[in-house]
Amino acid sequence: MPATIYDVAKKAGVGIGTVSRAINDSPQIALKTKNKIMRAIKELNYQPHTVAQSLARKKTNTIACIIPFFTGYFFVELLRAIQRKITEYKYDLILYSVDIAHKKETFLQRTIEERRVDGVLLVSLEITKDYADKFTHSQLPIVLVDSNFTNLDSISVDNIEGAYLATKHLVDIGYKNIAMIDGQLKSYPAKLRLEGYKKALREHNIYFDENYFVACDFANESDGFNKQAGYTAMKQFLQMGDNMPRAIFVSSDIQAIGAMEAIKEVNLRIPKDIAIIGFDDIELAQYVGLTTMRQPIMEMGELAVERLMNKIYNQPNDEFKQQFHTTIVVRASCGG
Amino acid sequence: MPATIYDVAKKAGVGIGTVSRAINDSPQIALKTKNKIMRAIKELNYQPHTVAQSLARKKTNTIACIIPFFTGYFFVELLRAIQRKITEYKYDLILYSVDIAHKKETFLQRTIEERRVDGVLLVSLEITKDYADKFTHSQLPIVLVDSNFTNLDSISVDNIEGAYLATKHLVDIGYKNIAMIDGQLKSYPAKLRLEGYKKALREHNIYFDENYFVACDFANESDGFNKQAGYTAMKQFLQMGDNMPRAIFVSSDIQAIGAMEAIKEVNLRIPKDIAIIGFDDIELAQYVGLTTMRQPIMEMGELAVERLMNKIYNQPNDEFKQQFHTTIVVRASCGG
DNA sequence: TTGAAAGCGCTAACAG
DNA sequence: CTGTTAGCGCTTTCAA
Repeated sequence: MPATIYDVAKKAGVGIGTVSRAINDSPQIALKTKNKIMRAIKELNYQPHTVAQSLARKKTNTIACIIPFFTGYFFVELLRAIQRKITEYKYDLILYSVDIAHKKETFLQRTIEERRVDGVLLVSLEITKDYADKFTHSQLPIVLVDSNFTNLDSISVDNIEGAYLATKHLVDIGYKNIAMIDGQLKSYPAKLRLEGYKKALREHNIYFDENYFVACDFANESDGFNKQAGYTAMKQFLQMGDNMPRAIFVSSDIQAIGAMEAIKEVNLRIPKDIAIIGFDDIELAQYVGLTTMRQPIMEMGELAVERLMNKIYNQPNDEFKQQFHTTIVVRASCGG
Repeated sequence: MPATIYDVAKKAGVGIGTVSRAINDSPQIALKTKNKIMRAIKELNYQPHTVAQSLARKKTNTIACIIPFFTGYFFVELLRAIQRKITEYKYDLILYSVDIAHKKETFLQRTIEERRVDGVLLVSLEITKDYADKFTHSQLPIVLVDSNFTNLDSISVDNIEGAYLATKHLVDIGYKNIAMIDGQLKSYPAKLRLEGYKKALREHNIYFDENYFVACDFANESDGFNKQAGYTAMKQFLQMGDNMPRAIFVSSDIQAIGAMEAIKEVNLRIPKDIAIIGFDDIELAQYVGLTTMRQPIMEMGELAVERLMNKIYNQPNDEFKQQFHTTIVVRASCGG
């Protein structure tokens, strides 16, 4: 059995309260007694029991990260950034990975009920008003990453601007018939990217043609941001024959890759026959030569942790919304 | 303030012990009282406090997973499998991601000291004798995944066999001058793969030529299983001019991809000029047409969790070693 | 500065 | 079957 605070107290000939002060660097302790206690701790190889501390302090030094496992590289990179930053704060990370939609709710519910964590990071997942309220009610700090909701702190990328720039890039190269493949429109980023796309068209006096737009609403369970969805969407365009679009802004790289496969299947060439621009800059993008919009993933992850820690320690009551900018990464898929 | 067990007891007009029995599905309780209590719980929206439960039960329902973030797809896939399985057991997962070598030790130490977790999964990371002893001493269940150590449970892939088969594949196609690019030899899988490579050579009466072998020992900090290391290693071969090997077994896909880049830089063609076979079957492999050895990642992750749970609940004292087989995935990089 | 004692919220042994 | 009570191992008043 590992030593407890009582063992240390006895060995050092002091009360447990004093031992507690010693290990918590309380100023209310004489250096001499502290040293004596430290020696006893060494000898007994004592380590405070984290769970007991959590209970007494009402603080777990743990945060939860709820994150979908669809996203591949984006997710890995973000998690890495979060993990690194959190370690600096001496916090632990409980990972809840969502692969089925309803699990999200389960996990959200659990984080607020079980009081196992001091805060939560919700990544790339939409939150309902219901849960948003629950969080504000329960006082459990939460920050959304790559997502957004009224009154909740959020770190995201300027999706409108990103989509706008992507579309504009296609325009600048000389395309007129620019289509878009989007994620499911119930996804917030998907909505915003559509907006950016429309904005770019409008600005260049290009008529928004419904036939040139497909949201991957057929992808059940998921948010449509996956390869299969992109492939299927592209098939639709391909069936338009001569009227098929010659340039496409695809709302995520992984969809774009699916679309590219569909294009290759019918022996059309990229960018010669069809130009493609993606969004995310996942690792695969460089291997398939996909021009895309890069998100500053590291920065987003780190800022998210910093904000969450700030909320945990200082309970600020302002609202924190930060948008990062995307930058275009030009590769081969658009020619130009 | 959330309701406590006392609130429930008072409201239901019973003792807290009875409430505890009710929420823990004890058989020692009358259905009638249980119903009464359940009603009170509903009304008060009571949820047991996990941390308090952990302290009283001496059980946290949490495991730690210590895993390197180098590995890309392998890691994501494995984590996904682990996460899914663990949820079935109603356990939570604390993620410790190692990006700097010394962190591994820190995390290992913490898991045994802090008593925050009921068990640990150590993935793709070597453990020292020192720590192996600490674990057996502390009674904290641990299982190694994609790693191995005397007396510790482990789930891995048959690296020798995999490397053997990869090399043999090259032989079968008709190559004689087969080189190998390995990870750092201090890495256990790296050692085994070298062994498999040598075995295949021996069996086919091919002399092991030291000039045809490079372990990525120059990759400081990491284990050499990364793109840059593969690139650098390939450069060495390329400098051999006409004596350069025409077929290479690369110990990991990510290194193989680095090597392929080096090859393309000097305008040599794969597989025409140089054939490459990798190991892992990461997602990128299919995009670059890399022939490689696939590991059954899902199965490994699930089995690891099952074994760990078994250890937590039944403290078996047998030693568990399981090796999975690799299968070859033929793509374009070897011709043939 | 320090010790004693009262929690933190729950489980589990014990007595009835 | 159920209530009472003694922990689980620590933090934090409150006096001294």
